[in-house]
Amino acid sequence: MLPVVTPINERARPRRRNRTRQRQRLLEILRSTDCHPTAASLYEAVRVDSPRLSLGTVYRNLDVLASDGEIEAVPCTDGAVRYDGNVEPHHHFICDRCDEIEDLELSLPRGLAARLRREHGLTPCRVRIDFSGLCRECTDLLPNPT
Amino acid sequence: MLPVVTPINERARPRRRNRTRQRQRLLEILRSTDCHPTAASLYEAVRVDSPRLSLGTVYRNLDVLASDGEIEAVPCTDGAVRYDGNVEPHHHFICDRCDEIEDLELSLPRGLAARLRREHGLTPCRVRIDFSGLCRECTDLLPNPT
DNA sequence: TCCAAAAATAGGAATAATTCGCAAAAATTC
DNA sequence: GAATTTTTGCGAATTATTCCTATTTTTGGA
Ligand SMILES: [Mn+2]
Ligand SMILES: [Mn+2]
Ligand SMILES: [Zn+2]
Ligand SMILES: [Zn+2]
Repeated sequence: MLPVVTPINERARPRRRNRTRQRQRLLEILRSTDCHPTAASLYEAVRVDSPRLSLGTVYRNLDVLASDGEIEAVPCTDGAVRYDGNVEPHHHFICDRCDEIEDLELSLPRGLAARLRREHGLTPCRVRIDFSGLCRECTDLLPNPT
Repeated sequence: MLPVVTPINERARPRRRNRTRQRQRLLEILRSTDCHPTAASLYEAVRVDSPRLSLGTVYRNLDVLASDGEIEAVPCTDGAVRYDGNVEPHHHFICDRCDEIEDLELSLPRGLAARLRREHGLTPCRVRIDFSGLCRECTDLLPNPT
């Protein structure tokens, strides 16, 4: 049974949020790259300096950061979840071959949200456009571009 | 190590493809609804008539149907994978509260694919636009539309 | 600076979704 | 209908993620 009203992305929060080295490091890494790492690769990255880090903490903190709007979870076509330190509205190109995710600065389809509300009774709060196909590198690998 | 060229969605196929009751039933169900069921719910649905069906067979056949282009896998924001019997190009509205998926017949952003190729060197073969927010039903449940 | 309360952690167990391996069954071709 | 190939059911294995809990860390106030 679904709750009558579930404010989006809002789980029961603790009164305050402590500053922990683990959480800060994750955010730092995510902000310093334009890659879209997985939980596992973030785990590896942080463990170089802090080998005591546990994987559960990574998942917990990624959830926390995401519900605080500090990062964004990007569910990929192959079922994997990747994380994005760039919370500015933008879209993605996901390569079908190497699964790399590339940020796209593209203007949103104009007026689509308004049309959705007017014509469909839908209240969109986010639009995610994923283009998939072959990235530049993978395109170049193809022997015979038919 | 990635293979140099991986034709998209093409795995090693058997020489021929047999017609099996299990596979046909799955396709039948997916074509007869505009819902986007999960593997588990398809399993339940088929098992009403064929209790011997195994879950592995469901997953195997969904993969087969998807690589044959008969159905489409829809990875959702919550990490779940849903399946779509409608392979005509269309987009989705995914409700943040009830996770229902609604088909959207919306014209594609014009010229975006061409721009991607020209300006970014990307070769898109598919564009997926997921709108998320609240569906009509869930919008109506909100007590105070602020 | 020390304390008490709350929040977060490590580590491990538990879950859930999906995949794999294989002998038996079903489908197809001849 | 026999031979060949595909597919199935079943259970085990894998993977990603979540849950549990005792311990540690953080924090705001005395
Ligand atoms: Mn991004
Ligand atoms: Mn659909
Ligand atoms: Zn690529
Ligand atoms: Zn809804």
